[in-house]
Amino acid sequence: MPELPEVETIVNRLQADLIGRKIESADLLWEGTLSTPEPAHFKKNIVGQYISTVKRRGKYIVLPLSVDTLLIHLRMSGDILVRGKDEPIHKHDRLVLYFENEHYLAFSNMRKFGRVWFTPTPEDILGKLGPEPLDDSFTAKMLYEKLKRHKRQIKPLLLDQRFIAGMGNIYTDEALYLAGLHPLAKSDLIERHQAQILWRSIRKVLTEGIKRNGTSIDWIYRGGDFQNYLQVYGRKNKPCFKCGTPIQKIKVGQRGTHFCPQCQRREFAHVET
DNA sequence: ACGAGCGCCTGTCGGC
DNA sequence: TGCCGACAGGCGCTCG
Repeated sequence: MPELPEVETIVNRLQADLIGRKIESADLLWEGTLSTPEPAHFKKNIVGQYISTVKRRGKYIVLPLSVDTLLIHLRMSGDILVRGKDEPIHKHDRLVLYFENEHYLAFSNMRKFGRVWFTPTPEDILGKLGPEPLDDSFTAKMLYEKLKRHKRQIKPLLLDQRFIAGMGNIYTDEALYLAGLHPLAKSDLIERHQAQILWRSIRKVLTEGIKRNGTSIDWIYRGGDFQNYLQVYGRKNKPCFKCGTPIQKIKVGQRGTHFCPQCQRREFAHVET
């Protein structure tokens, strides 16, 4: 479930609790959690390492340890909690790291989609990701040129982590609405000025999302309130804030997709009907 | 290269 | 009330 702003919020919140912590032991409660290495190797080698920093790359939480690096991807239903050792393990906890102090880290993951990598070479995984959309190095010109290199529907392209890192279903719908682009618009037909507006829209929704500490919907609440500022996501049949036309919900690339049929016109987007 | 379909999981919600 | 399908902030795979 979490996208870039939610992961950023989690990472910022975790820093105070995790930086400098030494791992005393690890409990793998569901083996499928670990992408690599084998559980025995993991448990043996992570003990004694300490957490040097807490970072984010795309939707990955990056924990560089004294020797190796721990990568955590929350996928749809993951969360990271730090609790006191007197607090019980929860039902959906899949991996637990006990620290030298009175706390432990729990990787909660109800749907078991989330994954953890313990590796000396995190770049093997992170290196496949596209640019960070909020970095200064990510420019409107770069976006335009990248769009030209593909002939793909714009929404699935923005969701492709090799194209840009961090966009998910909510913020993509919101960015396309802000940009006035139909989710099925073909990427190579998007003009320079439209790409410029899309670039600005992507940065705007992500920045606002971070400012609001992310979006809190469904059963997981992390204190974010960007759900109160959503323009299209979750607003099926409700009036568009700009023109009053009912927001439509369709499937694009297997994902629920919300847009305003008036403000995000197919004909402007070169979409065949 | 692209897009559709499906699998992976657990839980909730709406309709009948 | 109970059942059953649809759906959920993600991503990897196969197939045509």
